[in-house]
Amino acid sequence: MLTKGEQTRQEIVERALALAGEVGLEGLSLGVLAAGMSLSKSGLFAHFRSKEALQLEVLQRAIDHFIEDVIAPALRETRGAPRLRRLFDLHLDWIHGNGRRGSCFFMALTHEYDDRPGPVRDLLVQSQRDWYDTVARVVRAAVEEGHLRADLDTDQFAYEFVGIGMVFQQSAKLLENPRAESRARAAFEALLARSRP
Amino acid sequence: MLTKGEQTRQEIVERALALAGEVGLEGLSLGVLAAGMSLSKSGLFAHFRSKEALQLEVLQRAIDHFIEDVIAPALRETRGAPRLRRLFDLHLDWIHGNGRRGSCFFMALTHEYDDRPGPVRDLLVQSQRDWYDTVARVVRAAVEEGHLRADLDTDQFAYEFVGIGMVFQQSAKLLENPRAESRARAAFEALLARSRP
DNA sequence: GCCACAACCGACCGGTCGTGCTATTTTCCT
DNA sequence: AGGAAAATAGCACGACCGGTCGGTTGTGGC
Repeated sequence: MLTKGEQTRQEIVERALALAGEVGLEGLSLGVLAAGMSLSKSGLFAHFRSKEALQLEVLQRAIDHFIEDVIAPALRETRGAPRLRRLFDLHLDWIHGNGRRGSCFFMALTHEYDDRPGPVRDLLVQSQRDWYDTVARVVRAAVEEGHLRADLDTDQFAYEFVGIGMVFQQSAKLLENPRAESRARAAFEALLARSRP
Repeated sequence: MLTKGEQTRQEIVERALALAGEVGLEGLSLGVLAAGMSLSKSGLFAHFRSKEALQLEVLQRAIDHFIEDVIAPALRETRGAPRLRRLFDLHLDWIHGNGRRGSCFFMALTHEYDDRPGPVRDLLVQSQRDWYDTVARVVRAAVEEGHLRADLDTDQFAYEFVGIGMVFQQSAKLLENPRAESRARAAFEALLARSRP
């Protein structure tokens, strides 16, 4: 069974994840976090021996959510082009739908930690590399299924795939461009078109 | 002539711009900034009546630099495809070369302010829309010169152009991928190829 | 029912933050 | 040279930061 403390701990991480979506991982404040729940700052702090430990758990939680909401459902789709399409759709959903306010966690952290070394950055880097690799692997499967060109550079495909997601986010969230999504889909279709046999 | 105070003010903004590249506009600290120069915190503060005023000036300065380093030199290139290529090259230089540490200022701010309303965000949004428009305008000129398809969706081109820059940044700066630049160029060449008559 | 321990509280630490207020120095114009 | 104006320093403020510590409360196993 779930012990009381463990349950509280989970709630803290979940709440911290939501808060970090608005202020970043570095901007997380133990005091604000504790006040948001009904907890004293020290009571909350006791669950993690440092702020960094909390940050790491929050990031890991975000990774878990991403796998659960984006990667896992895509992998249940038919291997090949359909799975690749589904991965792109879920990717867009994640970016745009994720909590309404605050954007894709990982892109925000990219700029928060690209010049801030440490364990948090290390975990972030690993997770992003895994993401590029996952996309490339799905693309490779589509090649093997004959849906895409045999000589396709799958890493290049993944690179451009990720880029479309990024510009979609800025265009949709910051610039509030109503055509952001249709442009992202058009870009993806063009990428697919030139990758076909 | 430049009055003493005005000169100091300029130096403050310039130094603040460098600092903000590492910690963001919100993370700017007047104390740290004043200590970095030889100035008291209050002496520095007196130049701007609020932190937000300083942030706005810093952002405007970044915009000026971007225009000076990227847009203006590109506009001196031959109209059409050459100018477009030059704009892309300068864009990559800006992202990668900009001070080594800290990445493209505007992308970092995108995530810092996409859920933080206020004058700083407003200025940022306007500058980014101007950037998309500038790219689209250069593309349109290339169409008129006959270098690109007459029925090309120039805004779509600009959208994908910006996206390539974004993934280049993450790939190069955060993930330290040595192939980041060649992948960005390959993506741009593919975009050009499918836009030609 | 008792005890050990996990969970939590509240006060507090040294430090930094942005921002006022009042002197004092420096610069500039006549 | 002198006096007005601009520039800067000194200082204090209230708020908040991450983190510590000793003590209190609640829970689970026996």
